[in-house]
Amino acid sequence: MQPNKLKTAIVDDHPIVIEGLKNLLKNESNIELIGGFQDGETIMKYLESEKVDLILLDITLPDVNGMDLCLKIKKKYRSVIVLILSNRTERSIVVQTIQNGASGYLLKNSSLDELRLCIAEAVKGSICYSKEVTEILSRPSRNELLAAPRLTKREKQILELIAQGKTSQAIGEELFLSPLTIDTHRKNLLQKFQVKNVAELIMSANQQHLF
Amino acid sequence: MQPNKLKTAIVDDHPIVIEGLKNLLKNESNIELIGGFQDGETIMKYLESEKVDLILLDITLPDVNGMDLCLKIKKKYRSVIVLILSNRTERSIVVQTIQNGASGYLLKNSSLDELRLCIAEAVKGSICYSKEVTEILSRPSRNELLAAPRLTKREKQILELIAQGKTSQAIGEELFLSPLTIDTHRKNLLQKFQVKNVAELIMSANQQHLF
DNA sequence: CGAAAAATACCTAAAAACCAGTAGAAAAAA
DNA sequence: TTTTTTCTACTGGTTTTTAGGTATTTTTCG
Repeated sequence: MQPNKLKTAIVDDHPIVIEGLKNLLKNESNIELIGGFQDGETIMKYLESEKVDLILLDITLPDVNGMDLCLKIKKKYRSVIVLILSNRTERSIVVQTIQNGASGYLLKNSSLDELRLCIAEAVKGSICYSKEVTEILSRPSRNELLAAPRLTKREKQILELIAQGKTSQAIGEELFLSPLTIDTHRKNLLQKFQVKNVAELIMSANQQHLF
Repeated sequence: MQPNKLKTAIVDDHPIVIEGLKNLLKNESNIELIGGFQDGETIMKYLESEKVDLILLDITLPDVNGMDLCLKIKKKYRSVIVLILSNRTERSIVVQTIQNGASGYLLKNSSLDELRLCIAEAVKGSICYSKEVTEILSRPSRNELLAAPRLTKREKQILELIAQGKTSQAIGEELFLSPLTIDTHRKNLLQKFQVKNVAELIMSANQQHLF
């Protein structure tokens, strides 16, 4: 149906997975495999010069996290279709990647049929999940009921330092800011996460995979 | 060299990985692939009736954990060689699997050469790690430098409640204890984890997989 | 049983975090 | 270029945690 085959890239840090996927997809009539990439940097570099239609993207990568990479790709190359192929089953991760522009989310244990279907759906512009992912989405776990709050750059930075056990005083010195400012950010973080203190904050951030 | 090829089974919950491995190994002269298994139960069942020489085993499986499965296999079928092929990089996991009788540990991102080498070593009876695993074993990462402190029952309980954002006051009421007692436990927890405050405490506990 | 470990509870005092606001400047988005 | 968001900083007061102890009572285990 398509005039050209889908130029497809696989981004996964495991050569074995790349091998397996290549093998599974090599007989697909509408797919042209253009290569496997083991980290975020190499695929970004490749995208600068070459056209890609479809990216099968893992979440766990050595350099960047797949969620962020997805956003970065979609921001720069709007038309590229990104399908997440990961074994992370956390609801927050699924939701986040879709918000970041992914066209679907499959677990690595999904069948070739599911993969085929999702690619077809993605090309048509809709979003597609593998069966298990649909389940994950439908029954949110207690901890993840609250959507991950979107943090500003500063907030992320300060959250990180708080997690390192630093006091507002110390953070202020490190960032050349008043400790009072840090306190404000602290307050805002607590509010955004809807928690009462750092203990809960760090727990929540961990459950939301922010570290 | 061998009169017979090594009857090799792959145990991994990801069909894609199984595919990839099959592909990578199908041209090996000394290996006869007898199949892929997606969980612990199916391989155990298979072992009851069929002879297997080598098992490539993942740690993360749907039904049992690969470390335990390894022990179970080695207990029942002494002669089977088990090679772990996983992407879990925690030192404790590597050590545990070896103690459970595995003949080696490779990360999924290791090369075919490494895999080949490890299989050869394992057949000879020695234990073999992929390069990265050797590194993990030799210089334990920051998080794991401190052995997970062994906590008492009370401490675990209180840690849990602290993680829920409860104050010493609240915890005291909940457990019918003086808040001062909770403070003491708090202090002891900080000391055991060698941290300065709850933020670090919760981070550390998370990294040590205590939640 | 006796010793060690765990759990309990207290004191004092300082440090840090938390609460409830306000508000101007800078940066980003509409 | 407005408008909105983010970042900055403050006031003033309260609560909680942390740091340095000590000390008695239970449990647990050799």
